[in-house]
Amino acid sequence: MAITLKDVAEKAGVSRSAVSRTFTEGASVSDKTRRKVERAADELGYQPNALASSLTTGRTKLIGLISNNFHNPIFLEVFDLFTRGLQDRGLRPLLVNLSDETDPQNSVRLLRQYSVDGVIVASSTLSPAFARAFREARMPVVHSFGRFSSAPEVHVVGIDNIACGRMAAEALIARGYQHIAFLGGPESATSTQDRFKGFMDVAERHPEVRATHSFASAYSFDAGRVEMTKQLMTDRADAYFCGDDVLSIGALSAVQSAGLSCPGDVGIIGLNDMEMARWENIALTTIRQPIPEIVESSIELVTTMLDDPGRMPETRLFACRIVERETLRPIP
Amino acid sequence: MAITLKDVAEKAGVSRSAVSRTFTEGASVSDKTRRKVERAADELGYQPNALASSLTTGRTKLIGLISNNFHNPIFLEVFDLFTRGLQDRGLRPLLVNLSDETDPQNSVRLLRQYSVDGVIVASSTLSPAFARAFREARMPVVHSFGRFSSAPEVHVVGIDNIACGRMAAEALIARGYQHIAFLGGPESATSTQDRFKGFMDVAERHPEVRATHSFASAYSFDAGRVEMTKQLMTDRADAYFCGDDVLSIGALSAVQSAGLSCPGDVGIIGLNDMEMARWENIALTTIRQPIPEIVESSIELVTTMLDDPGRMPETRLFACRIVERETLRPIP
DNA sequence: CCTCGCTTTGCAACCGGTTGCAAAAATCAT
DNA sequence: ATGATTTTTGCAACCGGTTGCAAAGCGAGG
Repeated sequence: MAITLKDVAEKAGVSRSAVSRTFTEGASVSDKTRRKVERAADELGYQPNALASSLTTGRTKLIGLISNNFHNPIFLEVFDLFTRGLQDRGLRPLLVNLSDETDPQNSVRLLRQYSVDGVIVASSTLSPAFARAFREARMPVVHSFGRFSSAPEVHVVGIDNIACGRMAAEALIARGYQHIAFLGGPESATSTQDRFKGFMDVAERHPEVRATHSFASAYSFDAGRVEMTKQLMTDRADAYFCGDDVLSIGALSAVQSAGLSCPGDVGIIGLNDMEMARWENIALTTIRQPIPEIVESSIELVTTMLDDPGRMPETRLFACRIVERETLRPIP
Repeated sequence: MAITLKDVAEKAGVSRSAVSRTFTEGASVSDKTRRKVERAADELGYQPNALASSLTTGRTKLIGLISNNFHNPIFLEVFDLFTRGLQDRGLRPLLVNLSDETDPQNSVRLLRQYSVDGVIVASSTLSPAFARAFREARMPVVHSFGRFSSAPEVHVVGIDNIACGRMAAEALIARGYQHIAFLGGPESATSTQDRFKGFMDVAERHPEVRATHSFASAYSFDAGRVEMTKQLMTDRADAYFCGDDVLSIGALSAVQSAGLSCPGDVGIIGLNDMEMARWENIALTTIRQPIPEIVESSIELVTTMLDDPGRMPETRLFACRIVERETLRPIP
């Protein structure tokens, strides 16, 4: 059915190798045969079969892009950046949705069957066991938005969540809040654990402020709203550092529903700076995570690993900064 | 490096064909050799190479999932459903981001190189030329969220946008609004054109109400906010049917910023019913598009086409319904 | 024990490409 | 024009599987 090398070779009156070579970068073909081949290929509408060539070259240019974050709007941005970035380098993302998968081995099997050249694990909530499993299967792997470690087992690109926790606490204290609180995501998420740690580190150094904490059941609007409602009815703090932006918006909604105002009665600072955070009817003060840089660096890292699979695991962290909007009162 | 058929065959003491057959559904192998092979395969950690087998079988189980909607939160839901649905059927989505691509032929080339078994075009804004190009290249293709046509050139699964436009106009009129308006997405989008048509059809049958219209520059928050701000300063209507939910939220934000209330001063109805629409601080009245059904049906359609490529193009439309929230006043 | 019919097995060709190698052709220096 | 060099070309083997075909193996029936 489809046009193959052979068809083109016959039409152009050359050998199959000649055709192959005109389509391979840096192979030795004379201009004359190249032209003959190109004409024949054009006329027949020939497209080389990337999968067949992968058999001998050992390269598929397929990159497994695996994630379980299909409910956090920030990840649409992440997917957009990843797919474009990969495409720009001639790589194709094979998307794997791990939302209800618990066994890393299944994903390893799947991606091995398709001989992906590399794997990007894009998730802040997925267990490190996944990235590790790929590494053990000898596939180049980068864990984007993963947990920082000084002795990393796999390549990790992301932010320093402990530092973010510190930054948030400092921001609240600098604004003169007396009772500050951490309203985290699920306690099992490493990102929550780290942000919590950083937050409390700073709080402890400031005995004059009171610091409390609680955890929402998920990084979601509903969980944020539920947890903040609970807070408002019991021991309301002056300002909250919420697990992430969606959680923050849920919390904000609870504050408004309770007839309170933000930042008048309650201050809120989020983390991520997703597009929605700057929408005027939300205007969330938040810690900006430099998503484009993280994605770009992840792609760059995975591509260099294609050539140097043995490369020592490294951690690349990007600085975050506070984006001032309207859910925190100004610094006095 | 990797374990191949041959390795397993040698270890099990059988021919390569025997190994191949134990891994092929419905092939003839005795229990005895099957057991031998399975044991050897297990010990070596063998995984059949799906790409190599695709060479002879002509099936890759790869489905091109192509879209340009990487900024509308509803599409995160769409990607979630598509990837899970495909995975559940043993198919792998090869994601293609068409955000800055204008030539369908490039995508056709790309997906041909990877011999995808089928293509799903998931976009409400992409020109029909894309889906058509795939069909002309003899690939099974389904255009999800595409435009309805009574004589379709390709398979289309989606909603009847004209009917939605009618439904919106009727809803506004039933609620007693005297001056109703259509605030569409970009005029070039087929979805906008159709919704506009339906809206105006109904308006014309009601000479007692005044109907005006305008178009935002994109299906985005900012475009909605800009266009609504313009409206408020010139010829403000009593209620608006906005192009989609993000546009509606932008419009809502403009109304609030202008010190007006919704639905008190201005009514708004959106379209899509994305997750955010039900968030309590948004509470958007909107027309619900049955995304899960559309996705499911699209996948079902593309899989049946794998077996019957010549199947006549058909259009599958799903009914929409109004979800009553708080941006439209109640029916008197 | 032999024959018949069915199942299982291995051989070898093939899928659509790539590539090392040696022969052929082109280029260069003399 | 000649020989030495360099470039281009085709052959054939290979990548990791699948599959048609014929031979081998098997159990049943006579």
